[in-house]
Order: sequence, then C-alpha cells, then structure tokens
Amino acid sequence: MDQSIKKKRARGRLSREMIEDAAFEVIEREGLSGFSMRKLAAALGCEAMSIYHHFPSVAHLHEALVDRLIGALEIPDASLPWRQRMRIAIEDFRRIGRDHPAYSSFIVTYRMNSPTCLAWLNGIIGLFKDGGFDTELSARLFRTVGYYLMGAVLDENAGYSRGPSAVNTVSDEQLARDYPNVMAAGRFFGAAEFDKTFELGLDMVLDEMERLRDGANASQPSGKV
Amino acid sequence: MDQSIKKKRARGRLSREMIEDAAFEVIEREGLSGFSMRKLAAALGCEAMSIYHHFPSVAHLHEALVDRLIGALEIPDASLPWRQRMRIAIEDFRRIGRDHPAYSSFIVTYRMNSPTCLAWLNGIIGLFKDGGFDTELSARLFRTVGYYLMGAVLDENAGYSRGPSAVNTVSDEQLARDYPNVMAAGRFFGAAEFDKTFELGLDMVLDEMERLRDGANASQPSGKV
DNA sequence: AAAATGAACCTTACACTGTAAGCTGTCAGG
DNA sequence: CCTGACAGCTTACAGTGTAAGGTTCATTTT
Repeated sequence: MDQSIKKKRARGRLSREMIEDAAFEVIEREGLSGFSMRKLAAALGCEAMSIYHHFPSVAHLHEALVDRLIGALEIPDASLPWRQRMRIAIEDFRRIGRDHPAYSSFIVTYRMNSPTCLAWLNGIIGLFKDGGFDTELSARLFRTVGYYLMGAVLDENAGYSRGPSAVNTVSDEQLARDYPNVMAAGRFFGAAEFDKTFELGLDMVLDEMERLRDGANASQPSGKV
Repeated sequence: MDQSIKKKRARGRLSREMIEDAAFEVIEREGLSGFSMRKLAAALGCEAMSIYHHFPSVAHLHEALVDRLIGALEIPDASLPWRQRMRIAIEDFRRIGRDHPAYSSFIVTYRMNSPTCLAWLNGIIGLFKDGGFDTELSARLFRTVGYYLMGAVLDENAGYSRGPSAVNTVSDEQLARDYPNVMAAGRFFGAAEFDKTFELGLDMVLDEMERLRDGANASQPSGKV
C-alpha cells in the first residue's frame, strides 16, 4: 500500500529534552564509558547523526546534562538557620550522585562554567558569606566543603562498594589474613553505611567552620605540625 | 649490505618497567583521554600489539601504574607523633597527584584492590587505630579524610584552575557582573593558593579528629541540624 | 497551485580506539 | 645443526566521534 514501511520519520520527533532524557537513561544503563552517540540514537530510534542537529557534539550534550542537574538545584531559603542551609545545599548535590550514580564521576570531574552552573556556584559561595565569612575564608571553606563532598559523591557512587577496578583481585581469605584492618573496616564501607559516615564527616567540617567563625580562639588542639 | 634496514628489533628490548615509564610520559603529554596503546607504542618505538606481550590489556597496564605509584608510598614511622604521621601520609598521596596531574583523576576514581594497594590501605587504616580510634571510627574517619583528600587531588590537578570543561564559556566581564561571588573567590582558586587552602581544610579535619578522640565533650557547637 | 526554502533526519566515510588471531624473526639449549 | 619458545609484528574487526553531503517534508512565497 503505502510506498515505504519505514517512513515514520515524523519531522519534529526529536528535541533537546528528549535526547537529554534518553542520554541519562543510556548512561545509567550502559555506564559512563559504555555511553555512545550510536547507543543513544538506538534508544531514541534514530540515527546517530540526527542528534548532531540538536547538539553540535557530545561535549555540548554533556554540558546540557550537567546544566539540567545543577539547574534544578536551589539555594536554600535565607530565612533558615545558616547551618541548615548549608546542609540542605550539600545534600542536594549529594542527591544528584545518588540519582545518577553512573554519571556522578563525570559531574565530579566536570569544570562547571556555564551560566547555569555559575549561578549555582555563586549562590553557594554566597552561602558562606551569609555565614559571616569574609571573601577569602568563603573561598577556602567552599573548597574544603567541596573537596569533602566531591570525594564522598565519588566514593558513594563509583567507589569501593561497587567492586574493584583491579584486574587481579584478592580473595576474602587473603584479605582477612594479610589486610586485617581493611577487612575490619570493610563492614563500614558498604552502601548501608554511607549516610552515617557522610554525616559524621560533614558535622565535623560544619562544627569546625562554626568554631572558626565564632572566634578562632576557643579551639584548643591545632598542634600545628 | 645487511638484508634489512629495520631489523633492529633486538629481542628483549621492551620490559614492563619501560612500558610503564613510557605510559606515564604519554599520559602526561597527551592527557588521560588522549592516551592510547598506539601512542604508547609509538613512544616506545614498537607496535601496539607488542605491548600485549607484557600486559594482557590496558586495564592490566593501568593496574601496574597505580601499583607503582601506591607501592612507592610508605606508612610514616610509628615513632613520630600521630598527627605528623597522618599529615605525612596524606601529603604523600597528594604529591602523587602533583607529580602526575593528568593521571590523578584516574587514581582518584580507581577502586584499589591489588595486594600492593591493599597493603597501603591497611597501613593507613592502621594509622587511625594507632591514633586511638576503634574499628568503626577508624573506618569512618578514613573515609572522611579520604573524601577530603580525593576531592582536593581532583581539584588541584583536574579542576577549575585548568580551565573550564564547558563548551560555552562565560567572559570575565559577564562573570564580574553576574557572578560576583565566584569572581571574588576566583582569586583564591588558583594553583598558587592550593597549599594554603589544603592546609586550612586538613587542619580543620585533624583538629576535629583529635577533639573526637580526646573526649567528645569539650566540643561545644555541633548544633546537630 | 506551484515553486522555493530550510529544518530535520539519514547515509556514507574517515580517522581513531582496544584487542583477537596468527605470523615471523631471533636466540637458547640440545 | 636443529628445535622450540619467546618477543615483537601484521592484519583484521567491531567499536568510537563526527565531517560532508544527500534526502524528505512542512512551511512560506509567488
């Protein structure tokens, strides 16, 4: 009857949003390194090159993905207590990792520079200023907290608990025999312990920041070595 | 005269060590994503497949590289003060990043599980135990410090100061106008500030750990929110 | 109504990747 | 001398991102 069985091309079928949605799915399904334009196209039911009409390159696509994740974040309301605002902002970012585990290692190594991301960064640094820190301490403490957060997101989503990267792995018996500390600690390295471990370290950092702000004298130790 | 100008194949020319050395060079020269078996072979003056005689796969090669970097680390002498031991161990790892900036993002995302790496991990966790922490706190604080350290290595070597990942970048004027906090903080984000920033955060974490050990009561704030 | 335009998608092709399979030249031990 | 084994090479394949150009069709213009 109709001249061609596959003429279901339907012009405006694709869109940036559709492609982004599919990209998130493919990345989580295939893993970050297993992601490719051809697999993405397959998921969309189109050819790889069709995607290039909407995104000039994979880099542009990735930028859009990061923008979507970061753009969805909000700076916690200024009426809330400072410490709570800080925690919310940090947990918001951490949740991105949990929601997109395969993509988390990309986000953590991504140098954000789009307007969307800069707006968020600007708000987060503003959070430190709101906490009473001057420009320098705001910048440095942003790094301190950021370092901790990036490392945590990395470990929780791409880390030890997901199995080893190594090719030659070590058996459990060997582990117990030769590396007892690792063996003993392993119990606290699983996904079930992530929250508690994260909270512990986060509270430490937040405590220390408040101490730093509320007079940097009360602090005893700091043996400075 | 001689039958072939290129018969300089010379049997045992290659070795695992030579290949590893060249791999480190190629990675730093071409970047982690620019590294390939063929480029490595070119650097060695051989064909790509010749490398497979010494390493069954790139994964095996990477494992050897990580093993070499981690294997060179030592657990600081037990006779030193605990805080100093901790600092030395942390700075040792941090130095790996500085010495191999292009490789640092690989190391940070690598799930170590080789005997060499496990021995080091075992020693580091032992360091926490030596500091008077029980098994659980040793494990969790190992994570806290590790998160901070991984994030720092990532930022210092693959981070913001190396230029943006984004395709659409923002001009300096736009930055100053729309993102003043980022602009102001930028002064403290450069490589020249890495040490000071790292020390600040590290001291915070170490202070808090000592506080945690020397009686978790003296600590005032911890508003727990 | 017919023609022109341009957006949306597809086809082909190229230079690159890791690596499986098999080949060849060289050297040590008999 | 011969015989393996070893070390490195050749070829080939399936995969990658994407440049260049072809095709189809909705819309606009005449």
